[in-house]
Amino acid sequence: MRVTISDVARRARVSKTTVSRVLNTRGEVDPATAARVREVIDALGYVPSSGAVGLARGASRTVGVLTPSLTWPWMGEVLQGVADTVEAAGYGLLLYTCHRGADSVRHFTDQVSARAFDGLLVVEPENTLDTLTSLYRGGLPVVLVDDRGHRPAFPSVATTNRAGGASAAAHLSASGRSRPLVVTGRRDFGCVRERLDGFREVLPTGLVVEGEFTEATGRGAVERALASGRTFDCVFAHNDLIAAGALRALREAGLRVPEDVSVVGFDDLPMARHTEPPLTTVRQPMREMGRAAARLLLAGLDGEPIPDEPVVLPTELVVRGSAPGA
Amino acid sequence: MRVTISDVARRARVSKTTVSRVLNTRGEVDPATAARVREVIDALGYVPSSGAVGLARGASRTVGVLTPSLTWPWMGEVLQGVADTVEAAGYGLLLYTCHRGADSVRHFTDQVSARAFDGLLVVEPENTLDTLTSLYRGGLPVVLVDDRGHRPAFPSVATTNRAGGASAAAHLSASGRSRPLVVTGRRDFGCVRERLDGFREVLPTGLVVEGEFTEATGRGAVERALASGRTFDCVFAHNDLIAAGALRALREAGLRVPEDVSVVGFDDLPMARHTEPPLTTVRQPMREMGRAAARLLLAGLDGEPIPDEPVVLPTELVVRGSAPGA
DNA sequence: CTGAAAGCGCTTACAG
DNA sequence: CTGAAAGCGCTTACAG
Repeated sequence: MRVTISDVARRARVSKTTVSRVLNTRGEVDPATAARVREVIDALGYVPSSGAVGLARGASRTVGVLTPSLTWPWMGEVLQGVADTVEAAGYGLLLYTCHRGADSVRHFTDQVSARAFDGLLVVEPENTLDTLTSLYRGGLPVVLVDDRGHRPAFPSVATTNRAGGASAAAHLSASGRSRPLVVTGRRDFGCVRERLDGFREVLPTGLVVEGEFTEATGRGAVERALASGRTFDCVFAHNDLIAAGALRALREAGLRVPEDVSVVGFDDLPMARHTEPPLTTVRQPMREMGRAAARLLLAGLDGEPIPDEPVVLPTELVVRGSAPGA
Repeated sequence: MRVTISDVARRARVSKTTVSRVLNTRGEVDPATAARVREVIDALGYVPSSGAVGLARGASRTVGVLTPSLTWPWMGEVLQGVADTVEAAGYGLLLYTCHRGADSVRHFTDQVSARAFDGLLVVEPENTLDTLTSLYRGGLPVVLVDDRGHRPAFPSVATTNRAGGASAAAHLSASGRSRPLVVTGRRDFGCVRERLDGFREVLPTGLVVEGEFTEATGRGAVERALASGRTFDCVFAHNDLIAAGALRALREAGLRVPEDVSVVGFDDLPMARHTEPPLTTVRQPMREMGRAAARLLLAGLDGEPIPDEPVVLPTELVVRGSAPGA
């Protein structure tokens, strides 16, 4: 049925050892023999069983990816960056979700114990940071894609939240705005504090409202600010969903964007192009972060040391209609 | 280092065979022995090596998922449905992308030959349908999540495109619209023909423009229709991106939605809630399609026969501001 | 009910 | 440069 190394060995009239050697391109094989073996391999369409190789070598050439959810707006970007890098290196990619709660987590940790993968990439796993830390301490290579400012006790890839906040403020300031309404996500996220600090460094005045990373937060914050008579000439939303809610509330209040109030978001989700007007926003390089994390992990699996400080990638201000340039 | 079945056997003072038996809950073990073995397993935190089990059993309890891209707007929904189902069944999920072209495809087919997974789930793989068909004929269980109306020569999960088109027409008609502008994707997609047929069954008149599934197509189609003086009182866009483009072009032309022209899309992407006004659209149950496909495949791996005709899931009209009810 | 042995398909010292 | 043999960690007839 299945073509095995024995079939190849028999047909090429060499030992399995020799076949294995040409497979793994160890030098010590006679060129003629090697050529003959390679011919047989092609003729038979032989591909080594990944399971058997893994068992014999004690490594599966597979990377695990753990995420809380696959439906978050930017998750596809991260995963694509990871997948491109991992595949190009010839590794497999095992995907795990914490989506079904405790049951998912058990399934995942069992797979860790089962040695299903050699290293782990984690994207924002919420409440599992402790578990992950102990897995890392136990010897499992782990890298976190960290858009929340968790700063874990193991290698991670982050972005310049502080500079991103500052760039939003600088842009608004340059276009003559000076009374911002800042709508943040939860303050216990490191990224929220960083974005806020960066923003205030440039534009220290204005109103700050804390909420969730949701459209409802953006809408509610703007409605309440307007109702209470607070005046503001721009909104800095800590993500694009908040910004979308703000846009809607402004429109419903009869205010024009950007003439009366300009709006800047954070993330640059695909939907940022489709709001009315299109959203000026601080882009997080999610795909690049996925790529960088994968490269870090693969390097670690190759024996290179993984840096302990986070690898930090730059944000970029994307200017669209909701807050045009000066 | 690693706890193996031998460690458990030794400590429980039984043979590996017996340990294996309690692991796989074959009945023929003395209850007392079984209990003792289970205690040792817990005490040692033993989990069987998935690689070794796979090699011995000739099956990896892993499912492959092949997709062209992870960044398509509805891909996360499909994958989440797949992941939930696959994980709950205790299977692993290996993810492959055709994203890097021929190189990706080679990586993928090698993994097939390497027996890295027991069955394959495919999401819209564009040009690989022939390859997949021959893999299926060669004995690999394959199920396709088919939102494009490919109708492959192997099991698949589809949606009611025709009924979806009809429901859009019925909704528009009931709210008094009778002169539609229909903007479709490429006619060589089965889903496009089906959606169009369903729509015209109810609303046979109007203008039909073919294009791509992009915002630019929607925008251009509306601009051109307006420029040429064609009159229409509603737009049926074959997906939500086209609809978003149509909304923008209508707004820029000074037309009000839905007062002057109402708009219906297809898909119900997350962005459909964020357009201005929010988009009435025909929802495709992508997560349910992912779940159904996974269930089908897992049943097949369990030895149950997989039905050859596509499993068809219903669409649902989601009414929002761009085309309110009558 | 239980165990010794062979086998799954590879890799890797070891010896020549 | 090459091969016989042991081993990776399991499962599964087979025998008792």
